[in-house]
Amino acid sequence: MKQKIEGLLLHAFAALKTSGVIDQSVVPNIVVERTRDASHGDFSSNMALTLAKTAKTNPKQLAEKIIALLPQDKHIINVELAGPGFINFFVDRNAQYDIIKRIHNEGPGFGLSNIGAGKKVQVEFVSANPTGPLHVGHGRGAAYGSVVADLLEAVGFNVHREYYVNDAGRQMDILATSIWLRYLEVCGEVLPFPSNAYRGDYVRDIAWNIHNTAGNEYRRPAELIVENIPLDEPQGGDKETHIDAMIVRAKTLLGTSLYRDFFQMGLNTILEDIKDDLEEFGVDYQQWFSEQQLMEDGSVDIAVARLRAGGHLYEQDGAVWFASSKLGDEKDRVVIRENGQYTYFASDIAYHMNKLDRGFDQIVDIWGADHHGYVPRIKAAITALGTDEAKLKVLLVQFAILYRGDEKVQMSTRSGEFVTLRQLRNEVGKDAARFFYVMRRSEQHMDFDLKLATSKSNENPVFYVQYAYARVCSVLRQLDEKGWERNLLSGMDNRTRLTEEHEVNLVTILARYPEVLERAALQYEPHQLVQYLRELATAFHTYYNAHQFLVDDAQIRDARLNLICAVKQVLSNGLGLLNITTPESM
RNA sequence: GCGCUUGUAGCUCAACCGGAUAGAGCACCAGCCUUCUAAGCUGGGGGUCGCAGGUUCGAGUCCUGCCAAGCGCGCCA
Repeated sequence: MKQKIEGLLLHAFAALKTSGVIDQSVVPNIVVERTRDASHGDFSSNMALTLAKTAKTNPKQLAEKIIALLPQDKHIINVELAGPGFINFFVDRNAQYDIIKRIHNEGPGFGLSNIGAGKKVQVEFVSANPTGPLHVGHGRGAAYGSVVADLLEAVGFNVHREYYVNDAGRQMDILATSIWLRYLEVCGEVLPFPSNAYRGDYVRDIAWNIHNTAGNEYRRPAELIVENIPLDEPQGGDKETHIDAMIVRAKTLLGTSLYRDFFQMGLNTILEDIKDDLEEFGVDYQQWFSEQQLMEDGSVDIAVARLRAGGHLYEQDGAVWFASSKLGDEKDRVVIRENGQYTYFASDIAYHMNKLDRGFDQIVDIWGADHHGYVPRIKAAITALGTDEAKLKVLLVQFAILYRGDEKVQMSTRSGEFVTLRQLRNEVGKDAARFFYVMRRSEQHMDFDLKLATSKSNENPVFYVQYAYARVCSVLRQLDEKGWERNLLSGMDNRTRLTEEHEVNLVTILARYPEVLERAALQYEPHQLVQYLRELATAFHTYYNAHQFLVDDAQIRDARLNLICAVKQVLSNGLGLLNITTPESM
């Protein structure tokens, strides 16, 4: 309907041009919106207001001319000029009821579209370091990313979901060393645990497992380990140099091969845990991309060589710098350190080069908001690699600030004091967790009150939407119990008898669903879908309380059943996209 | 100090490329269960859209300045 009206306006616009009211060079900018107020009709356009200036007339006069030039359409029963120059369209109510039929025919496919035209989009999200279990901060990125991906797929994009595994680098060495030190404690060695090491219980668990299978094979005496190691911070030293020395000590005492065992055990155990966790959270990936792989197959070398060939690199103070400040970054960045090692940034350039080489039409990176300062340098790298940086869209997700009632929950991966995503899921369930996470705009700081989310009360909005679905199911069960049959065809034939205000309202809300999906997807805003589902549920609950569905008049009854089944279908489609269950009874 | 993000009802948040009277939920007050599940519904109070300018037919939305909060500003990842 919206497109139809846009077409009519476009027609009028062309006529305005030929009659000379508007200059030939003016580009049409036709905007048709659904009205907020029913007295403004069903659709509205501000075309006359926006064009008044270029047409050098006042908006009202222009609007009159446009209305006069509009072609007839059997579904448009009235066109009005209103306010400062709005053109309001009133649509034939009977035509609107067709949506009920359409929803029934299209079923789970209702709302899907092909705006994406099969374009390849890569969505990378979560990508947390495999140095510990996912915490509730990662949960928001996981929920948000997976829904963004699903929405894009729903509107016709070819979506590739990916997790970048940072399985190389210093953090992993700290993990491996942490595990080894815990293992030595299990063996009975007495030695201090570095303040900068990973302290979580999961580190101990991995150490225990290694000891169970390998016994004392990796045991080394404590004296050798602490010998000549620079002091840790609590003893007045520097925690970074201390932990780095411990890593080197672990490597020398164990040798490359045995050290590797700890590294791999840590990585494998934690990565498996993350994979299980995400799967149980309803988050799927097409690919887990390894940073190590990138280092080993020479991709980083190639990426750096390409930057060098493009004249984007220079040497200074013994390091190799990328001149990113010429491409919008605030300063230049090191890609190869003085010690000859690549920086994390270098492998990230290689990773993005790899993404570009795989031929995606659009790349979407979803990061925690604390990484926002990283955006300009990655964009600069993409430009330097010869690609339009608009190909990369970086979406930032603000951290959820955790509360228990009024008390703020402090979190730190290193100290091991954090609430894991798994704990959250166990406490509130997958559905509530997902719903909460995507309920807000992603850039919005979010307060996540564990007390509130864990209380299974009606304050939890997910129940409200699910309950609407369950109620429809309940009505259908009642229908059976009364021994009545639902006559689908009769219901369709009588759909125009749904003249109650609540019914008309519900029909227009249902008709909006495809538009909501499209906008939510193209703007990467899942919360729009959530808002919509809440609105639909409200309209349904209101209707439910105002009118009886299972009435004696079979024609009305069937028409109403068809309407609420359409509601059920749209709730199912929408909740399905959010990967939230639709219980038939609650 | 510089940069990014945010600032809307007591609290948590919406508001479609700038559109018509800024909307929900929670909390609060008053009502609705012999009728399809009361995890529901109806009504009510509650707002200088952080502050001050500007742009225009029109600004919560765009621009400038200021205030406040969060984050970032490594040869860490």
